[in-house]
Amino acid sequence: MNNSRFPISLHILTLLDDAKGAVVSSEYLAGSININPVLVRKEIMNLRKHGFVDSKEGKGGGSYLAKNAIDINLGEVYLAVRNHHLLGQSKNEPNPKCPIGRQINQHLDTLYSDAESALIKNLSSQTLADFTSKFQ
Amino acid sequence: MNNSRFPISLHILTLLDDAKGAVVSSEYLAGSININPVLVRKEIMNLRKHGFVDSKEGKGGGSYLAKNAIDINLGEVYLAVRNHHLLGQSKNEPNPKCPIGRQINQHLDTLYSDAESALIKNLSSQTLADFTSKFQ
DNA sequence: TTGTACTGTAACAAATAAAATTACAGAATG
DNA sequence: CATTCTGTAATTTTATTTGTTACAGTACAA
Repeated sequence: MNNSRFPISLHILTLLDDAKGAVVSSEYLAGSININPVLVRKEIMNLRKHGFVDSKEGKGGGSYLAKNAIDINLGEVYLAVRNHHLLGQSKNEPNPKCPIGRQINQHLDTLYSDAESALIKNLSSQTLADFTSKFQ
Repeated sequence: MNNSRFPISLHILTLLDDAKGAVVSSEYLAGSININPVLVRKEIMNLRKHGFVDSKEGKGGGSYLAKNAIDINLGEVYLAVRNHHLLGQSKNEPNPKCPIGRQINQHLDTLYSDAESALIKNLSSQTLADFTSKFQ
């Protein structure tokens, strides 16, 4: 159920912030996170698509933050990586002949978006810079 | 990543509330949710462990709410079924030789518990009775 | 007291999803 | 033009989730 894209992306962003603008290779990032470099590059592709990072190809290439860490909040990062419903969703369609089953998905949807809004609001109160400053 | 225990449990509780105290079989519940009865029984085992439902074995048996729907809030239900970290956790240990990797898990943990508290607070504002009342 | 309809639970199989690996084209550098 | 990177696809491996089968035990009711 659960994938680890959020912690991976945040780990990447933290390392890039720590690099203070220097270009960092996917191999180095993968080494700190302890995952495969190709997976890092896939996450970076997504982070780039959302404007958080930029990359430089070729020899001496790598990635770097595309905006100031103070202008990236963790709610945006969450939104950039989320793919599932936060509280899980059965892929099976409930029975449409059952009066409860027929309606439950729509009610779960509103429940989920309310709950997710509360989560995002909380995450948004913290910037990448706030997060990175905790490391010494 | 993502499992569907929360929607399944909430679906079960909704059906039981709707049954107004009558005993409901796992087969009936499974039919509405459109999943396997054994999976329903496993979820019920957990709901029973947390005091939300009770079951009656043998012929004519099944499950029923153990407390009033007004006394069950959705935050408690979430807590009863949660098993992973909300925002995902890489099972791989980050590199302990990296100053960021070495510390990131502890910082993610506090980030997660704050965010999860916000989510639970939101969910707790709604009772099972509130949720069920949306169905007509 | 026996058949029937349930739950409880374990063991296993199948399906799905996530992650790792391999491979290689293309870009930038010296 | 060799080297060191990224970008990306294809494939394999591994892990997780879900479904299935099986059967003992419990309660009811004829």
